[in-house]
Amino acid sequence: MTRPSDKPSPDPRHTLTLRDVSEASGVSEMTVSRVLRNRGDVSAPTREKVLEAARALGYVPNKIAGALASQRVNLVGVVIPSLSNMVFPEVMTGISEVLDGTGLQPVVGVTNYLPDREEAVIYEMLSWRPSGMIIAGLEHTPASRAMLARAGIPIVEIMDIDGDPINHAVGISHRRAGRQMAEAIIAAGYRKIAFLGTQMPNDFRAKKRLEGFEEALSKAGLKLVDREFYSGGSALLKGREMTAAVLDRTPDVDFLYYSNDMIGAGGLLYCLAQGLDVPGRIGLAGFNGVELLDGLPRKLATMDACRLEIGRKAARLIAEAPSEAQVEELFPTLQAGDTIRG
Amino acid sequence: MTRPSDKPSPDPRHTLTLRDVSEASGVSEMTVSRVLRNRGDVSAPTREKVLEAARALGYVPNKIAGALASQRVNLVGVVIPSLSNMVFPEVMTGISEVLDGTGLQPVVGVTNYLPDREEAVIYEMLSWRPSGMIIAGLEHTPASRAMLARAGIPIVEIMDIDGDPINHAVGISHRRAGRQMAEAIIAAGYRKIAFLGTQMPNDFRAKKRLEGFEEALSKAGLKLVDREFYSGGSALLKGREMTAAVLDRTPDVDFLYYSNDMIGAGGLLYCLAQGLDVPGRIGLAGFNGVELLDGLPRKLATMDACRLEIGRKAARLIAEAPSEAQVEELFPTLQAGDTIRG
DNA sequence: TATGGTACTGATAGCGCTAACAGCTCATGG
DNA sequence: CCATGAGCTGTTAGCGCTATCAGTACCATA
Repeated sequence: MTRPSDKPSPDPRHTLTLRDVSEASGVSEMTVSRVLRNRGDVSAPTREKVLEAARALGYVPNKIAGALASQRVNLVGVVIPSLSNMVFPEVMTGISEVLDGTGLQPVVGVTNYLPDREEAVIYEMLSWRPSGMIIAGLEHTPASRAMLARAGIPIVEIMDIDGDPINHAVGISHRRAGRQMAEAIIAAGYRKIAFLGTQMPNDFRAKKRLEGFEEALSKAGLKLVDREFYSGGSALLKGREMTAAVLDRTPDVDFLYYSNDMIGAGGLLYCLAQGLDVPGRIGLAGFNGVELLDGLPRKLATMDACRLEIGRKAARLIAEAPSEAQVEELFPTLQAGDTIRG
Repeated sequence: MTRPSDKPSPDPRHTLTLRDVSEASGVSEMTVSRVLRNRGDVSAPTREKVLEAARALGYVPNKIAGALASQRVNLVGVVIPSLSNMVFPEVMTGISEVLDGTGLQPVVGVTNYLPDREEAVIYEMLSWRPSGMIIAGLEHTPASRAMLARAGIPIVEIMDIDGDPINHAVGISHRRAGRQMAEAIIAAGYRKIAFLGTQMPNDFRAKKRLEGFEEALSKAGLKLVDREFYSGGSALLKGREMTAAVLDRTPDVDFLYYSNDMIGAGGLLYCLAQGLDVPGRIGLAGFNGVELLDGLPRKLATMDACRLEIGRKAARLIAEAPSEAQVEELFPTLQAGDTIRG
């Protein structure tokens, strides 16, 4: 499947440099540099000449050289565990939204919830000397923490505030979120409560939600009547399967708390298909407040994680670089939907 | 919400350079450089000394300087329209999978389906002199094409092959995919067929699918009995709404072809909730083969877009940089699911 | 012993750009 | 008439690293 083929570039010789533009337009490299960056005064005719020459040649500046010379890099590293669960893309949206107005540019790195991978990603990113770093979570390897702490740039840890930030932090308390959901469930009169979640030792936020959840249960003299974990595969499908398993194993269960909305949605579809009375016979709740839920036949109870706002605030911290370390706590709201009675 | 605050770094003075490591370990900068890059011969004791000094100091190399000096950058630009529709994250997975073994690193840029934005992203990326570029689609502004063509690096346009690639291309024929789906639908005996899709003038691939689809219809003497477009919002919800609208407006419609699985899933849920006989009274089909569908009560007919494989092949082209321009066509398989009768 | 190689280390010269400063020209005002 | 400064342009000196070449020491071979 090969085409006759022209090489990628009809390059006369080397790749273009400032010198080429400077020669083509008859001014010094410095003047070209000034024009191309809109910095300092350049007369209108000169500016025109330069711009035209640059355009004609198809010159693209070399930021590597520029960054080295100016000691300035307009990049912001963003380190997240995954792109495929709908929550981080929304955080990215918030970040881009704010950064767009500042000349800064996000660069994403994905860790797949692996601490060593995270360390490698952080190292790699720092080696490009970014203007700031945004990182999901508060749990990192000691080496990661050390690198970040001494990078001399603003660091924002996002999503979570239950812990000890390196520098800035923006997020919600997942422990509190879990507790709050448990309280709402108990208040609605449910007593036989099960938890269904991901089998991910490094999803600290899900873990904290569960901790908070159990804490509130035990304060009410209750404990989980069942729990079920999964890993990999289609979350929606897993939600169905896990729900089936729990209902089978613990037939008198009356509430299912899911660690995320996707498996919750699967569970909801399953319960409805089984003809179970939701929320009368059994209640359901998820976490995240993903948009997807709007399209379901019944609205799953959930808590939004303030993702957009977290992204925005984190980006703002990078852009403004306050000298004082800030911790911004956001407060998710419980959306009862149609799957908690009352 | 301000903490007592330590500044981000307890920096003694400047940020570390090779010179610091070289002084701390008593060898030349060059030797340190060799150790840190595993290049050339360095005696074991020297290597140890250097590594220890680097670790103790917390040295992180400056890739900017390194890249400038060596004229080599281990970055691959990846330009995609969106992160939020599940298809590109999977392409990214394929890319990372292959790149991981090569020392190359993907850098993602998002265009939101805006050609001007794409041009800006490409310019920005090229200014970092990456080792290659992977770009979704074959439609770009003339300036974009020109920049890419003369960048002198491997360029891979992905997803689509119905057009004229700049250099390499890996993808499927969306026109053919649309045609194929139409043929299957007609063969199953459906005759009153409607299309439901996104209102996005720059989603050329969806447009090509529709073109192929209509082409096959008209070859069978048919034409669409209705069409409905949406933009923004929860795709699942929009799917429900659009489906309701079409069923309302064109009650005798017997097939709904959706431009993506997400709205298709919404439509399916709606039809089931209405108690419609699927696929007897009405058939449905989407496009993409997203994992999500596995969790639905009934399996939506779809065609997978070979996303993982596209990512892999694109990355391989970048890594191997064949001098001949390659066009690799992949062939999606039709998954009839439970929503086309027959 | 001369010769050549191998293993290792260092000195030098940039990579392509920008910060900082040094000019030059011309208008203004004392 | 010169002093002053604004407006514009050029010169110089790196930014922190790596390619390249030039050693030095030591061993093996002829």
